[in-house]
Amino acid sequence: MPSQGRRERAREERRRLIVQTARELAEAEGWEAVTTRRLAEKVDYSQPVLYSHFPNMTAITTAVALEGVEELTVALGEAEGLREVAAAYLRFAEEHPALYEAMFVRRTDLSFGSDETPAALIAAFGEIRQAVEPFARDGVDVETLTEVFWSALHGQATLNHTARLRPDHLQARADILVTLLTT
Amino acid sequence: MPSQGRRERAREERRRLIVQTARELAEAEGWEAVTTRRLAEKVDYSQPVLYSHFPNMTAITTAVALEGVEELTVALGEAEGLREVAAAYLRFAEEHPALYEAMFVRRTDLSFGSDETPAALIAAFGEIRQAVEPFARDGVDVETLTEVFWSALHGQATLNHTARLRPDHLQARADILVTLLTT
DNA sequence: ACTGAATCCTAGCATCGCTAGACAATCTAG
DNA sequence: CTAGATTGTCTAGCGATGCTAGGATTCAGT
Repeated sequence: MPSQGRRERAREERRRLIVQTARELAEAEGWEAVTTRRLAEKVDYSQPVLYSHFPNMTAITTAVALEGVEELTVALGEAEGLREVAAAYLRFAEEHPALYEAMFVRRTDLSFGSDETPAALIAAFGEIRQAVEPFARDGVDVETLTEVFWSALHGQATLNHTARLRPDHLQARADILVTLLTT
Repeated sequence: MPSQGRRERAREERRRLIVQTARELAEAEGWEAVTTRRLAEKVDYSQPVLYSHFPNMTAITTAVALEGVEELTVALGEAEGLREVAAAYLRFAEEHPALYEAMFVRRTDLSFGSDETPAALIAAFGEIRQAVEPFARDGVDVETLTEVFWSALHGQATLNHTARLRPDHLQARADILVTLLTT
């Protein structure tokens, strides 16, 4: 069945088109602009086509989020040491605000604590953990310390983005956080 | 004009009724359940009445958020020392998730960095700052350090709530954060 | 060429935030 | 005490939203 393969390939490609378009639309105009109608119009199909690929709208944002997690993992992997990891994390959140929002702020179908947690998500956490490990003191669990560090980064990322912290001092905040852990 | 006062009082009371009902509805069923229709039905008025008190729906959530900030300030004020402040903050977020979401996650009309920043918001930040101050090292700006600490708390609060961190270890994470600052 | 399956669209449902316009209640002035 | 103006409130409706049913169209295998 040669056409079987072609069909599946076409489906796969169209799925990617949908996800990518959703992402672009979100980064250009925010997630509230990503509606089924606008998205369908942009990919030049009707709305029901979206539903032949995804069960609902949030599944689309979940797909976008997953893409983001993979890219974040790469970005963190290229960073050396805790300071660079922190910088890379915050830079990623700042450069891709809509993506970051899908990953860690909006409600998605991404499972975090369970067996179905995507490998990409575990990998990203592993990158942070690796950077944190050398600074684990005495009897402190590395896993927990990593959660603390990640939470602190996440807090800065979200509060920065929603204009709840002073825009300057952005770098200073990152520095202080790293210093707290490393000294 | 005696009736003038009575009318205003009635208006004021109804406004409070709207805000309180919105808050209850949000805490009971989440903010997505707080629609103009459901809210109007609950307060036993028609939708346009809401708009005679608030310009739009987000203004209602802003009013709820402001209430929350005031209550948070009280809760933090009763806490002594950094450890208790952290505990009080995280407890507040956990016990009033919808309220917390309105305050620091959802988009509202609350202004954070400007001259129109509500006094309650400044007061809440001041409570945290007061607890952080004794632990400001060397040349570190207290204001910035407070932002770092608040961000870290906020990160834990939100990631806890959205089930992105291990539910046990909740206390351990708070402890580690405080220890990082105080040693 | 024919049949069955896969694909896609039009049209529509219930619900959303928000508003215009009509009606009723209340207050002010003579 | 009544006439007119003001205020309060509702019904009805607009343009959107996410999502789905049903029929038309295209394609695959025989």
